[in-house]
Amino acid sequence: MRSASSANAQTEQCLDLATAWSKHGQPEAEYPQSRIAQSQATLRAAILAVMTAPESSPASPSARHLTTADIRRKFLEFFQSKEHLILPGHPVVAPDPTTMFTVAGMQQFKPQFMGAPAVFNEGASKRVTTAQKCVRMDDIENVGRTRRHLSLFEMMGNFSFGDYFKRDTIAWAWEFLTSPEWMGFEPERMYVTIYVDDDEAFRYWTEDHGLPADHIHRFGADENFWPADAPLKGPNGPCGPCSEIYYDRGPKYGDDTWAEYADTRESARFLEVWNLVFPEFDRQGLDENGEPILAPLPFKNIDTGMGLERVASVVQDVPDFYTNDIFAPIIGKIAELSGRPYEGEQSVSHRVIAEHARSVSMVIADGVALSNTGRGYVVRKVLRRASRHAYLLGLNEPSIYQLVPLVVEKMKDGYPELVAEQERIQAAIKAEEERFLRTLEGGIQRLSGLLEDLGREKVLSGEDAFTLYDTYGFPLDLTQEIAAEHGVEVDVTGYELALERAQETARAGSRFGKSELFDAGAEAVQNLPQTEFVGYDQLDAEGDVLAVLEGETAGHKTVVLSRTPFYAEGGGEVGDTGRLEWSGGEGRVLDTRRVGGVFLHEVEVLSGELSQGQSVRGVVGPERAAIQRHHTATHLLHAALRAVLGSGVRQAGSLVAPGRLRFDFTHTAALSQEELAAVESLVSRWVSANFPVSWQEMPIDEAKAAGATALFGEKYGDTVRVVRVEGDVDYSGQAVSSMELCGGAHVRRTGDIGAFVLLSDENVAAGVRRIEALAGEAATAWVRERLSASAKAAALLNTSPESLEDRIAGLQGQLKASEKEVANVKRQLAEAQMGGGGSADTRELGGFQVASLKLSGIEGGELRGAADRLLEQSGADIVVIASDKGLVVKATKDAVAKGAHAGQLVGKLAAAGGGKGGGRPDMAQAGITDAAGALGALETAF
RNA sequence: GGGGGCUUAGCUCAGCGGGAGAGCAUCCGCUUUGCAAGCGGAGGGUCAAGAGUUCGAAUCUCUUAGCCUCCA
Repeated sequence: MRSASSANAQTEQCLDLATAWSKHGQPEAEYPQSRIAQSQATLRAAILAVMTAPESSPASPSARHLTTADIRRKFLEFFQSKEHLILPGHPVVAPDPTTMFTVAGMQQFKPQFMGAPAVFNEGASKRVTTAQKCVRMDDIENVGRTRRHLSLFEMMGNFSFGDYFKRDTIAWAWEFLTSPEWMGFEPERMYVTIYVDDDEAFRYWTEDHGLPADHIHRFGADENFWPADAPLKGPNGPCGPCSEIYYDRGPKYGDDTWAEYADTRESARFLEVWNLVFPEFDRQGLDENGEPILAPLPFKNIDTGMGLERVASVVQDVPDFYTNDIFAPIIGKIAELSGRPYEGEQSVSHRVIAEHARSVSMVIADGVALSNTGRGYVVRKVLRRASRHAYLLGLNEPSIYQLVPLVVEKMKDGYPELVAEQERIQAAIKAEEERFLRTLEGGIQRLSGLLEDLGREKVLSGEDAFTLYDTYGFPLDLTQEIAAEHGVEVDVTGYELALERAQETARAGSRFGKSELFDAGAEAVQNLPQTEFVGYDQLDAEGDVLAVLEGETAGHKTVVLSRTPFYAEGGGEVGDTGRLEWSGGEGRVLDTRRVGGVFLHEVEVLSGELSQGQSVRGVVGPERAAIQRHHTATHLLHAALRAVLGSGVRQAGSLVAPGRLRFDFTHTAALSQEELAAVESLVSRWVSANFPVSWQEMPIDEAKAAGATALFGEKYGDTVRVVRVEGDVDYSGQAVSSMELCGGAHVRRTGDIGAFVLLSDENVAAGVRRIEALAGEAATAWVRERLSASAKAAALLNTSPESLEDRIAGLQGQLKASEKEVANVKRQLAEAQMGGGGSADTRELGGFQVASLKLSGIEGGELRGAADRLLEQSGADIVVIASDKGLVVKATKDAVAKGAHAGQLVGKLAAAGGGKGGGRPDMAQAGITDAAGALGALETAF
């Protein structure tokens, strides 16, 4: 618990660096116009400087011509020269479930900060350095509107796991920033903040580096402590002071002074570029006087974060991130595509599009698929915000995807994986842009309908505006803009009320749905030892009963054994079933689940008693063999999909059961028949080649280094099991190479799978497809069933299965022709009975000429047709046609005008004819059973 | 996980208890030596699937599926 919460606080601390300018609740000022003109000029100068790159520019530090990529590289090189191990940053998909995305440089090192050995794929080292892409998408409304909110930013970090401490990290930060060999910042422009009583840091800054005392400011625990306010408020655990480094960008960025900054903590001139955190205490609560107890930590860590974009803006002397070497060209491209220059109010849109295009590309590259839920939804929202701004710039065709090559070009130095993913990123963004533009179009149509209905009212209700947003995805600001064009205002207060209400119901709704049923059992099981699982090799094993609990359904028991051959549900594979035997009794195992490392067997006791301490024999049932076939088949399917569709395929979930397998994976388009056939035959070939399947346990780092496929968002322990299928098919050259982290049960050789058949490919979410398939007996049984079904169908139609298609098409044609003919015949029958209208009985009733006619064997539609013809032929005002199935009354327009009402008439007649009915004044019908009775009531009905 | 909406002709959609429609597209005539031509006509539908309510359901209710959308 302690580790998670303090880690979380750490995370927030790092985020604060990125948003320091707004952390005190003061929203940042909107973009000042004068600064934009200035920034354009500076932008050109910066780009020019980058391109011509003189060895040393007189007006600036020697580092001024560095690109962002240069700075990133130099940072890593610098710390490598200080004996740090360069590690790759973690994907933006968070390494732990406490956050949705990776939000801090240290996040992947939480285990090391908690004492785990500092051993990585790249080697063992207590000093590491990384470039970490961090994603923060929960507060995107400010991105583009302010100087330096970004939804994706890069944290350069150097970390010590119980190695060097405060003095070294201060010295290195100073050297990297001020040495002309590295960043070359002028020392007289450097300022730092320290924790109020951190005299040690003060000494290092002043004595080691000659920083004047008036360039150092002391802040309290709210500002210069990690986690913020930890001494008084907790949490307990590792904590410590921190020191932030600022750079004075000079009076052209504002007239404020450092003293003013210390007071208001708001400044455009003084830019925080680096935060050094010194966790040196173990908080152990408060003493009797309410003072915090801060014991020294046995080993001290260092955790730092240098904001790459911030340092780059200092180095390049640009007023904000958007004029740096990464964003400037992207913004230029947006101006080019839209034909709208980067100036004035609309420049917000350029910034939003550029920033979001970069962050969304990076996130998609790390395997996040745009979707309607969770992480995928957050990314989609960000992309839609960009799309909306593109629309505001007059881009009403997909265009953001065209920025991707630029993003890749600018970022690939630090993140080479982008290159291989470029096409996939573009496809995903383009598809989403198309969808959004369709949504906008529909919304515009709907909105203009609403505006028309408004008439002379000048306010569109908040309800309507909210429905547009909530149901049709049409954003409020566009609603306002279009309404304004019609001189209509939008009731924003009403909109916000409706939004709040909707959020409330969504929250309330999602609170349920957790299975609380099982929690009681989980507690009882918590203190039991881990179950020894032997089921990979043995299907029959002895164990002792450690606990017997009430089962999930009445009469069943939940049994915990010391040792078991039963596999517990996990990794998509269902739990094992089978038998338990003991002296004096036996039971059926219906399901096996696990809580942590404790296996729970759901048992139906057939005879005898089960009690704690008893020795029992577990025998796994025959379903296991079928499960193993399906599980290995799933791995082959995964490999085949990647072979046929490309490496864009990533597993997104799976189910392995004795009777079938289901595999979800990321892919944007439906699979063609050819692709399905290719995948199926590839798997079949690998099956018949009878490759060996092997598995072994190894440290997770080793497995990842070997290239084993791990699942996104899945948590693995230190030791993992790797299942491998490798081999080459002699006659086709189609090699299989499958290596997955997997705890499931598998067959020994691929040949054991037997048969393999793909059943279906369907869409489960945007960008995710699902394949169902069968292996072994389930597959052959399915094929047999299909064959016999088509044989039976063919027999019914007196044809062969091969010509079923033609035969059915032929019959359909015949059926349609027959239906038409029947309709014709019925019409003729009605006409014959009408005898050209002559057989109708016409009389005057209630001032109308009323023609009535009794037909037999005619119903519904034909009665109406007959009534039409009778109305024409007889020249009557009202016609009544009845059969023993129905009744139709029609009246001419004139008759209706004079007060005739077919609907009322039919009600009375139907009642007399044993039925009910109704209709319009000019036409009405009823279902009746007695035609004579209905017609007999004609006189009295008027 | 929860809320809202949609599904009708090849396409875009209207209709929302009482005869399945429009525009575009297709085909056939006529007119016209021309740019999205004009006029007349025809073909094309399991109104997503299933159950229910009703004398009667595209229309109301429920279930299911697919899609869109907002939220967690």
